Amino acid sequence: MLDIKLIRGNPDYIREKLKLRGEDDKIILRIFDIDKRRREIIKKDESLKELRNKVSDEIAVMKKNKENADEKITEMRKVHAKIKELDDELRKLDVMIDGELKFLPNNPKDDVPVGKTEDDNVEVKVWGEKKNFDFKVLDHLELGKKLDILDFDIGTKITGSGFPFYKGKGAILERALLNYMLDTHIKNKYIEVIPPVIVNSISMETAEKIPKFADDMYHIERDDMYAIPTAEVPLVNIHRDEILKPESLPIKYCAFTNCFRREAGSYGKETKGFLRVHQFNKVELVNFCKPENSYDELERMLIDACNILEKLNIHYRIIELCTGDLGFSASKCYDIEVWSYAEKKWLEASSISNFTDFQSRRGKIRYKKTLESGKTKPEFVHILNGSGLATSRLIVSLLETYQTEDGHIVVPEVLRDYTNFDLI
RNA sequence: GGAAGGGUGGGUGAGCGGCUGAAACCAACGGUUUGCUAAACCGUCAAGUCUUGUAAAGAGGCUUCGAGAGUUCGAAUCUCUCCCCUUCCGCCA
Repeated sequence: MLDIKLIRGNPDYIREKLKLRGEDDKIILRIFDIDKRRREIIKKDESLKELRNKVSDEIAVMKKNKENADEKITEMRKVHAKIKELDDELRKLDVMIDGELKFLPNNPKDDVPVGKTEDDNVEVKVWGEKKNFDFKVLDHLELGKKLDILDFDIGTKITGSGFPFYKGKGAILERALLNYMLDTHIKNKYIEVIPPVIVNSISMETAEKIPKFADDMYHIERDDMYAIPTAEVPLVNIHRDEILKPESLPIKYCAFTNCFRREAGSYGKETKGFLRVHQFNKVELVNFCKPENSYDELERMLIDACNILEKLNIHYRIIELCTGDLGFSASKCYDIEVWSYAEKKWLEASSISNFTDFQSRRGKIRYKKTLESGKTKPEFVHILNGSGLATSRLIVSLLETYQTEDGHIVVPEVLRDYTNFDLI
């Protein structure tokens, strides 16, 4: 969530940022209005409470002296009623303003390229080159079926469409990939964790996934819990309601989890095989850091993720998302896309974002900052997250990239210690 | 799932209607002492929010003792509901 004080003090600035995202800026006017009413009520309410506290103390003294305080007590009954009235009104306004804030996105950083759609995203870097195959390339479904390593029909039978099923060397390759990624991140000082994949609604709210994206989540109604769409959710919540020590920052976590997404409304769009699934595997990176370092940390995380692909020798590119394509919570975001030879297009395999203090404000995740005066004051940390990486799209690119003319897959060098075979 | 006990500041933990935003201890930070370290001693040490306001600052009010509702002039303290934790029993990987 954004800081209400920022909106109060710079409404036009926020409106500009909203327009850059292509969003309606009327929400700011509404928030501004509610906030104004809210503060008027607070003023009245608090001055009455001050009176109540004062007179209550007086009554205490009078009672101690065995004096009669009936008159004051009668008077305070009226004050009590009025306070209750104002409290109720205030609560309504609080709910209203929070309801608006929950749908207000983070501000794009000033240097984020301005644009409307993904067509306006900026290609930052292309790594490697496209291979020249002198035979007809097979897509990942054909390869998976031929080699009996992927079977979407079984997944459909067990659960439904979009639930992949890995088999034999396919399962081993997947496991190798995940282990290889985790081991690499650990070397880069990420702390590995295995978090719950079902979380409560507070965790979802802190991660700013609900209410905005509630429709895309698997929800267990009976317990009001959610299957995570990304490990970012549990990881971000590790330090909820904490004030961290400044010397502990940055704190970096990595985790492998299954991820679950309903992908509501996207049927018919890239539904083939692994291109869009309801359950997939991902190694996620989350970084808690001081605000002044967050954009440097973003670049580091980008490198950490890219390194994985380079060691795997996968042709990839980095794009920077434009203001119109930027995610709800992000102030700046890079996507890493891998090349699919069968689809003849780039596939998103990772998204690395600086969410600044957007989640930390909602989850009260702070650190003790030392001011110039030497005093300390809690300040919201910046939180970054990135996939490092999701295997679903990566496996598409990997299988296609490493296929041989006779329909086999050469295991990439760095994975062979994990797979114990070099050909599928 | 059944039974009992409990949720207080960074931690341990007292308080059980007004003198408690909260004792005491520990940790942390600053200082004195010291050749250095340690020890000892002194001091500081919750967050949020509103108003006012400064070059930085500051001043004042309000709120917060798991969450919510209630009783009361006044609630950490009494009542109700919910959530969570611990222990024991049952079931089970």
